[in-house]
Amino acid sequence: MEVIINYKLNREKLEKAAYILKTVAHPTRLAIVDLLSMNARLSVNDISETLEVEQSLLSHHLITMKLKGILRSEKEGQSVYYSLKEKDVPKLIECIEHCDCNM
Amino acid sequence: MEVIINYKLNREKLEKAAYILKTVAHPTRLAIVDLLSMNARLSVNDISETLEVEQSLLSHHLITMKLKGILRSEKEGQSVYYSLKEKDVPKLIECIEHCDCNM
DNA sequence: TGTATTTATGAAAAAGTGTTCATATATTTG
DNA sequence: CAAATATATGAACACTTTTTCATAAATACA
Repeated sequence: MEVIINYKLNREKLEKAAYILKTVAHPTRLAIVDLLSMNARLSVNDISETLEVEQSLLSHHLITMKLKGILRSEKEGQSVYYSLKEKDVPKLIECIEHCDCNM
Repeated sequence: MEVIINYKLNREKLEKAAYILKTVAHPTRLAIVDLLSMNARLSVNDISETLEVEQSLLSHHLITMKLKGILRSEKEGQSVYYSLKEKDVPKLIECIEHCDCNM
């Protein structure tokens, strides 16, 4: 007996989605998204102090997120300001806040 | 000059969110969510054939997802049927489909 | 009972990620 | 120019995740 199975997403879309989700699926990186969803732009230093994350580590995270298209950055004097490029990303957090998974 | 910075999520919430996102942030696991969002329940074999994923690997994925509270399973005869436990999870895919990130 | 089918398990190998540290680069200021 | 400040970079390491493979366990069926 054969079962008819429905699905909507092709391999390519799934890979793109997983790629973006992976980029965000980390407490610090989620915190960055959260922070930037409420503050239009912040310097590396602002973020580092607020989240209490060491400068170099934070820089690595920010650059990864920029590379993957989630953030943008603009240099101004000594500082570099990061902001959310992808507005839909904070919605992920909202989606998940309702979930009731095992932890 | 001090900047006032707003944020909404505490460490605990961020960690929970990252945990759930990580569980889903994989092409095969996203495909499983997609599939089960359109088909109330499917056996391991159904999923394995549809996604063309080797049985043992799929089993590992399914068990992980169940363990983390995203799927449930029920045994019937030789088969084990999996279904979505966490209804909000497919929304993540939708959120992301609108994104225009770099790939 | 023996065989086929379906799913789970566990160990090992392979691949990927996160973190740290030392240092480089760029900019501002005295 | 020298010193201070802000950010980036790259290599090395530790750690986690993913995949593979061989095999076990449970059920169904001849």
